Amino acid sequence: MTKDRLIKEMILKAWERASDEGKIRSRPDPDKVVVEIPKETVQADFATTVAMMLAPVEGRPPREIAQTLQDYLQKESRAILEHVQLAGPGYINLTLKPDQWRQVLLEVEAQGKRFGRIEIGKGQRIQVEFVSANPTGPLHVGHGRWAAVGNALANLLEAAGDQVHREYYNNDSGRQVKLLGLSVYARYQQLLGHPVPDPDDGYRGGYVTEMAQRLADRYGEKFRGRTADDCLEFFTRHSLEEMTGVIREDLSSFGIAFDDWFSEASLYQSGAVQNALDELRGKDYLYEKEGALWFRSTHFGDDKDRVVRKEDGEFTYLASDIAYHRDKLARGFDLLIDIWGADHHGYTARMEAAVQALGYPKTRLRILIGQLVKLVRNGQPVPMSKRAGEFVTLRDVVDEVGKDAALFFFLMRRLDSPMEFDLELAKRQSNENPVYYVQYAHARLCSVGRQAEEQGVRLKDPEQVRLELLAEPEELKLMKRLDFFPRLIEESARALEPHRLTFYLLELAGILHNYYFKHRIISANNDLTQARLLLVGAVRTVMANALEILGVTAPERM
RNA sequence: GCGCCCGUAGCUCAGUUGGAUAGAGCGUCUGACUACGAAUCAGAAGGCCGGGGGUUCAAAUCCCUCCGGGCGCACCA
Repeated sequence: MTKDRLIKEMILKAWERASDEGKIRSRPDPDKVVVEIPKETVQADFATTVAMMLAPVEGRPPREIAQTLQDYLQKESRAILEHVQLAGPGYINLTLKPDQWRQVLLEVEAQGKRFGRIEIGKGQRIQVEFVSANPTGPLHVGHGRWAAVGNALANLLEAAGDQVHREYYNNDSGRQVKLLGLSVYARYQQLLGHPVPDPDDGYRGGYVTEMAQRLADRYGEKFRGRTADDCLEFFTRHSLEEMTGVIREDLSSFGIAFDDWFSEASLYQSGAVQNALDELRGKDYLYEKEGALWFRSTHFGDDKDRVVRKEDGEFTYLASDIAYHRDKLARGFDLLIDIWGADHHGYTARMEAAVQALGYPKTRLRILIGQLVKLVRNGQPVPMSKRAGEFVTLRDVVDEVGKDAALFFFLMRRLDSPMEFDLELAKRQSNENPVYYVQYAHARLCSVGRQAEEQGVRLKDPEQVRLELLAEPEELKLMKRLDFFPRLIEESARALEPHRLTFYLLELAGILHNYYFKHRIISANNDLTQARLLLVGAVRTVMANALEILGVTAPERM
């Protein structure tokens, strides 16, 4: 149990006693007992605002209530609490005895890789869908953000005890894909000296030429001069397969893996699209107008109704997306999380409408909108357009600054904060990027471990270690942060905000470096050495655990 | 014009879901290696939390309004 929970229970108990004895009228209410960690300028481990919350109900000044609670707390919990103080408008500040904090070292030691994981058994089944880029070109930098965040979020939810399924929705159907095939087809003909104009709005990136060249190398003039009608399907299928492979590889070298790659085309083949529309029609959420088929999304709060089948008989993207989400919902997940770029946020209302139209509560789907990545080079904006072929790929960035640095960079910002990615800065900073600050701390501790081994220090059974020797302020600070880790997991998971872990890591690394600089870990005093090795070993474990959630490696040397 | 997001130190960003005197990194200035890794540490300077109203014991945080920026507003995806 983390210490803040312990504190909360103590407060509730004190409240109950006070209430039993008529000193406080209202009965204990866990929701009113907020335990927070005060700012560093406040000399206390925890603070609670319960007295201020109670003041209006009790009709008494908050300090008076705080005084009452303080009396009971001091009476009941003398063994655990160093002191209880009143402050400001009605805070109750609590400080634990140091040996309370030292317990966390034994917990980390015992739980190892599992420390921080919450096993309170909420165990929801959650599906996270992210990246899901069109297979019409390599991933660009912006996709890197969704990849990093989606992956870290999935890991985080797993650490919080949920069962997570990661999925990539491959839009391998529809107009854009055909356009890709047409672009490659045209380029192929051009390469073989047969002038075919590029399609309007076609894809023009260098990768289009490369794909065409490879086809020319492999199939020679087999398709030269043939009409698009005749062989477009071949070009489309081929470039689709190749691009999908490239994307998989880009993600894989970025350290991102999915449990499933879901094909949009398969929804048409299996009849799932038709079935989904039939269901909506049966519920009277579809109607025909002006030759098109419309989804009555306004019924669920959307601005206007949306077309699912166009006048020309083709289905829109929404049709297959409804079928896709219907499939996901039918798989029985407790929660679906979609991570989308801000350029798609206008789409959320109709998707939420679809979920409801299919008979599920709106809350079953949670769409996280990520603000776009603005790419700059030396402060100058870099245009990113897939069709113009003028963009920096995720692969370029990963090759340039490294996977860990790129991941960490993407995870240093809140998802809804617009983000500027300066390529020159990322390159130049590659050696002073914050990620190295954290990794260095980890590597340093590994080095200490090696050093201890070389010097023949034999580690005792943790239960035998004299923890009371850990009394330096920096040591207590470290232990307090370690104790916080499970709570961090819980709060970050609940808020769906993995970026909090990066800030935690930076803070923990900072305290560690400071400690390391001030105090020797291995010394002539064997008892002290044992205690300190246990401490830094725990720090190392927690760092590794947090880094693993982020998908960043925890190197033993660098 | 309408909708969503953002506006916090020179720059890039946090801010424990409404709490105490608002924080960090980079950059700038000053210092610390004959010891476990200096990819490190210590100190200094730097703020009308975009402006204005409101809600209450308490607002960077919630509501309204204006200003500025991003993204949407397709029978594209």
